[in-house]
Amino acid sequence: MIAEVIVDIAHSDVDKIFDYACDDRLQAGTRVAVPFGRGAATGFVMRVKESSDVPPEKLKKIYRAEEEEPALNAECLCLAEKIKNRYRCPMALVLRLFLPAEMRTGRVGEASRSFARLAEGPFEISPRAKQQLSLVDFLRDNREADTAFLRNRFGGALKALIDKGIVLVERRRVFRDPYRGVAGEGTEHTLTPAQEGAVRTIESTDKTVALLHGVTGSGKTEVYLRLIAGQLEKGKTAIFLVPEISLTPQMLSQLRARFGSLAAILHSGLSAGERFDEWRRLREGSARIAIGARSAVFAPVENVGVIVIDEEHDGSYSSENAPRYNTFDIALLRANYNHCKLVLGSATPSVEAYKRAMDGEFELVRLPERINRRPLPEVELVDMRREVRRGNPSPFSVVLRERLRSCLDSGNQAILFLNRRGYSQTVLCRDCGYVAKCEHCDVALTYHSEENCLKCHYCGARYHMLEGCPSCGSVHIGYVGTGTQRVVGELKKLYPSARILRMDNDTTSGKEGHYKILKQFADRQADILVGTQMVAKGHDFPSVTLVGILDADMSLHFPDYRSGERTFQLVTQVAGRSGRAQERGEVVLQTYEPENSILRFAAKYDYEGFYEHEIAIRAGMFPPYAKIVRVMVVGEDEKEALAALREVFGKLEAVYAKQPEKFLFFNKMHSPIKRIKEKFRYQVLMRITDGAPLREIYAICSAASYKKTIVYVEENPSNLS
DNA sequence: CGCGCGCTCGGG
DNA sequence: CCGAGCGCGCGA
Repeated sequence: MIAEVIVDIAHSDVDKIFDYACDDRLQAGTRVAVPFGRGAATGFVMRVKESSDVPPEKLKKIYRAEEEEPALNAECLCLAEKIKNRYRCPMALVLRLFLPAEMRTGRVGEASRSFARLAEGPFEISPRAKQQLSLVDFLRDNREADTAFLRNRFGGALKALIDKGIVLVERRRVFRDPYRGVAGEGTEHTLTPAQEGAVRTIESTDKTVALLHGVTGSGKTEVYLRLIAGQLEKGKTAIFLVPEISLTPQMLSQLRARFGSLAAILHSGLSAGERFDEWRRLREGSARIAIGARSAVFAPVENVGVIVIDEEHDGSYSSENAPRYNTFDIALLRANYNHCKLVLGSATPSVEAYKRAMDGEFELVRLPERINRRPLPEVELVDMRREVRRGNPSPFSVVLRERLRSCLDSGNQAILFLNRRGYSQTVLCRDCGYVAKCEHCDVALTYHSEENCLKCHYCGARYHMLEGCPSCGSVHIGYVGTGTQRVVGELKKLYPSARILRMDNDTTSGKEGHYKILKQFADRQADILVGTQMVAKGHDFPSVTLVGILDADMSLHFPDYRSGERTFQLVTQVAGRSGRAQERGEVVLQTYEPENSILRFAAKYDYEGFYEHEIAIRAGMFPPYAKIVRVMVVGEDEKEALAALREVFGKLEAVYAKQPEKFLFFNKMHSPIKRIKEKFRYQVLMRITDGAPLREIYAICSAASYKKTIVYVEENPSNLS
């Protein structure tokens, strides 16, 4: 027999089928070791066939299969073809998506442990050997136990009993379980009539995709869990995707408590061994729910009954390295393959998803009310221009200060949101206007008061704080734009007895960094939490009754077609942190532009109003009406990068020239940030309509190969820096 | 004339 | 990706 093999080398030069001789037991999807060039390589069997066009003297034999059962099933192979066809990247890169990284590197294998059990009696033990007697009793009660545990508990008695043949030991393969011993707290809730209705609608619609639009606190999660449980009962499997940041220990242990070992968790916080074993449990079918961030959309489950994408609008669903897939696209492929439902959930759906629902392509399901009909917190828009006119230069308006005072006095907690870390956005010379910039990037530096230094937020470089202006020698150095550190400083002055926690990239180092701060705040070890957008995500703090959004304009004026959408989402999400328990929450929204429509819609929780406003702005120009395609050309060597840009642009121009009517915009330019981490950045920016030759654009960029310059394509990029 | 490096090509 | 093969440039 002949195996068609893709070697696991991510390069377009070897991105083709190589035929090898194999025995007839080899199945498609198996990883194999093969002779390649003058050495060996691992590869994937894509297909097994009878004969080959390759001359027999060239044909070599596969060394061996890496596993008994194919690592990739039929669905994976089918999906891989489609993904490759869409993104035009090397097949090896696509196939890697379906495997845990540790499987490829081979650094992790199966784990095994020794288990002890009693031999068939009868046997005699001296009544004086107390430890041995109690060990035997223990094994009578438990049938078997881990030898490490027994040794720990009964000491030398174990060895003595093994030597006498009373206890038998057997070594067995085990799964490393990241959530072993999780306490059950995931009680099943009875659904409200609204939730029941949502479940029924989603289950009965003939549309593949359902968009569940539910306000914060409306109980979307319970709807997902019910849908998943329904499919499990039918013997099917499920995929539950959440944004990376939502994979908190509480959330995971809740799911684990609810579904037990049927749930497998795939995420970066696990050890290599744990991740590998969770993957294997899914592959073997002993686990049937895959839970994880975007990469879990590739989970090795078969016979999928439902796929859920929670917080559908979240930016983390787009991959940042090749292939730059969009999780929704992959999930839709899988839903079609498995003839199952794909459920998107959000309190603030992306404009794109909502339009598809409005157009009737997706089933729209609403949960317009919070559970128990608890009202959403009232949002007060505060005009910061008036504060300035009144002579208040602080980051807090008078209203916010009053609210904070009464919130603290009544023993409640507050969250202040500001999307900028550090002390001040930048430092500048008040006399000549000099701004400190990074040596490696084309960006201004941010002042950090704790370390008294300047940091680059793009490459992480640190610089000494300016003593004076390097340009004119003036000593009048000014701080422009408030960051979280400054907010904490000001708060300490205003409320000396309040306990304040800060949560931003600087305080959340390490894997559990986020979680630790959130837990401290939840345990009421602090009164005020100051943070960047990471405070926005769905944490439930019952004692929080006040949320302050210090500078809503910041994200509003981000130069990007999605700034309005993102601002609406951010404000809604942060506001949703307030008043989750008995007391009604309040939100103070500070802005220099209180008449701004986006903020007004956000303040009223008027998603539909926001949507109508936004879709009108985008009509004919931006997504979802047109697609923005950005080809990035990034390289350290400015000359080479420019040459690459010219070459790629030339090829793209030829594509453009064939059908100019499909392109609304087409031009090459500097990236808004010309240089990051020593690398020069150029781009070809396009706005294209349906039917534009996107595949060709991908093909041109994948074929581009330079020494030190990379070329890649972004579709509707979330950040245009 | 010899070899070193850079480019191109093949790998089944 | 990685190694093999080959061409041309330079030095004694």
